[in-house]
Amino acid sequence: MTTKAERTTAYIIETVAPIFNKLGYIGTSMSDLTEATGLTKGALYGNFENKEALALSAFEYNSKKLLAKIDEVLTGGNALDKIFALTDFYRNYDTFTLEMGGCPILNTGVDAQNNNRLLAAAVKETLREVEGKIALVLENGINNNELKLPVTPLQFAKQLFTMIMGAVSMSTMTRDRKYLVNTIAYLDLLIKKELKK
Amino acid sequence: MTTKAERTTAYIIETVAPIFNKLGYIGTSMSDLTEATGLTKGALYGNFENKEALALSAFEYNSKKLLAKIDEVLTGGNALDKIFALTDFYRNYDTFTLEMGGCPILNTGVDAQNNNRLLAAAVKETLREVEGKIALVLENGINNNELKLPVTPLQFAKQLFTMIMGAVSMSTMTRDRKYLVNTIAYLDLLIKKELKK
DNA sequence: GATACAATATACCACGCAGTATATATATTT
DNA sequence: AAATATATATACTGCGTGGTATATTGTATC
Repeated sequence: MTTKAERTTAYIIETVAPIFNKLGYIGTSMSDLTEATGLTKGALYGNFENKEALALSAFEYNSKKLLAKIDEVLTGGNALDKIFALTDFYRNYDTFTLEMGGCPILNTGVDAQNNNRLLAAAVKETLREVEGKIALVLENGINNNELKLPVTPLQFAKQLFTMIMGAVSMSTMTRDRKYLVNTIAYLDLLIKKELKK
Repeated sequence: MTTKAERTTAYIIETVAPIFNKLGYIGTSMSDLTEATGLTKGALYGNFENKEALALSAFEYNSKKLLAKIDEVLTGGNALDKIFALTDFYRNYDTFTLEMGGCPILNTGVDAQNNNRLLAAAVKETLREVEGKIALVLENGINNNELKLPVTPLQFAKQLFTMIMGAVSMSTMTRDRKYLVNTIAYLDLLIKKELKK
């Protein structure tokens, strides 16, 4: 069974995560967080050492949620099915990230770049993991003779994810989801042409 | 001849622009700016109404610099030459944006998204202009029978720029310029295949 | 070179910030 | 249920924030 403190800590994290994601590390004040949680500073500082630790936990929470979803999406079917499931997921990425206040990778990655080293490093690590997951699917697809590849699995994974992130950033900045839809449509064609045996 | 105040205003903007770009709107404090400029608050508030006006001028300064460079790059040669000149420019975009403290579109676009409406709107407008410039080149290329297009000029421009911004955001977040190099290499191939008659 | 005006510096304001020490309330254990 | 340990609330600190009123300096014009 979970102790009271553990539940409070979890509650704080999930309440605070979208706020940090939206407002950024410096843009988020402790009073934003007490207001949102309905708790006092005493409670927050009782469960987290300081603002930075809170922000880091918040990012890790969103990051894990995203990585778990990607794992889920990349399950079932052959390698090509998985890749198409991934593009399908990103076609509606805006609705998926709505409750977390936007794409945590992009938001935190850009925000923390010049403001917080720990957060910036955490984002880098998350990016590495995402690329790794995609590359693994491709590598297995090669080994099982399910697809062909013009470059190494990791290289293709990086290239694919870069284009996806382009769509994410453009749709974020313009608040226009067409960038997601159109880019994914293009990527689906690309995948069919380049990977399908 | 320029008045003293005009020169001071210009000096403030160009000094302050990279700071806002790096640290973001909220992340930048007025004392950051007095320190960097060597001027006092009196001077800053004598030349700008408030922090927001300063930040807006700073973004416009970077934005205009970028747009002017894009105009320059898109000059000379036929339509295809121009497009290749553009990709060539973005291959070294990291060094171009170094002195302004990173990509102003991405940094300000993400930072201002949930923190400052004016800045967010200014970024949107800049994006529209960039896309327009690229689309115009393509349209002229079509009219002069210099290239073919699988979709409308604006649509291709948007698609192209989305992928470029993917490379920009990935190289920004990871501090790895390979994302720029590799994405541009891919785009050059794509352009050859899709646009060359 | 004195006068008038514009531009910058100084000193200050109220407020919000992250963080803390301590008191109070709530769980957990006995 | 009592005693103990844990978790949260309260009240506060020092400091940095954006912004301003006023004094001072610099710059032209006569």
